[in-house]
Amino acid sequence: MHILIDNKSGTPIYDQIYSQIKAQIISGQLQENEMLPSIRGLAKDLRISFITTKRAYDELEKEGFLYTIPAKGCYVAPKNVELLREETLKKIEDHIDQILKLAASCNLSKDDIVSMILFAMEGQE
Amino acid sequence: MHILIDNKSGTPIYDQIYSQIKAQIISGQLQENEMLPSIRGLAKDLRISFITTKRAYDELEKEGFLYTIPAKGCYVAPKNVELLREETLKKIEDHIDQILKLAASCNLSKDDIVSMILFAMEGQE
DNA sequence: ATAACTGTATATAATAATGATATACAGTTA
DNA sequence: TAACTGTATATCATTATTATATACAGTTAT
Repeated sequence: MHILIDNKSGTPIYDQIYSQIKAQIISGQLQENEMLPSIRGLAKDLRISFITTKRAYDELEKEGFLYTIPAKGCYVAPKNVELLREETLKKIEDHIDQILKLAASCNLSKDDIVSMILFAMEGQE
Repeated sequence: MHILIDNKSGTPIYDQIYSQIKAQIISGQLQENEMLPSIRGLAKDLRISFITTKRAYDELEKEGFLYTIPAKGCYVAPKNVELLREETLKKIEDHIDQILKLAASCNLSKDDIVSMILFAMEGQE
């Protein structure tokens, strides 16, 4: 496991750990059911509190990227295509929300939006 | 002008003022170039500090919903429909591009996206 | 001119949210 | 039982948010 903490980056430590591990899981660099470094071990490496590594792991677990066996360790969760799909859908929904807000602010109708999207789709393919 | 402050709603006072005035401007209930209540007068009515009403007005001005003549008052901005619309459309298009990229990454069809949007629209209204 | 009104600018205070932590605990394993 | 796992609770510092007071400067009508 290779984690790099940039202290002068604005993003919090737990977030950097979270993102890097997540990326390694998604990319397959970390294999299914592979044991992750212990929260304490990793914390020691990074010279931070293990509470911070725990926070990163908690987040990853909440999103289904790892599972924990108490007193044993944390493991990479079997890859769940559905999970990735869910995440993507969530992002899309966020964009849609933004669009709807924008549309409301200048009184665009439903149809206007739908046709904008259809138009964009044709342009792409 | 009719503003209603709900103290036990979670949303901050300045935000409630901002939203309600904005809605009245967009709906046409407040007419172009109409003078808005002075920040002090409104504050007195609502029994809050005028700094709070000022904050709401500042936000509205930043977004182009009103203009201010110092020492005179605040007025409903002429609806610059064209400009606002162009800017908003550009933002919406950016979001659509993002959505299409995300959709492609998990093999979502056109129809899937359109129906997501329609669903979101229903949820909002 | 001056009283009564406009908006402005700067500084302050209370509260809430965020980020990171220590310490004490409980289960697992060699 | 020593050395390791993760857990739970409480704490602390920092930052962001919300609302405010006070002193200022321009406009307007008396």
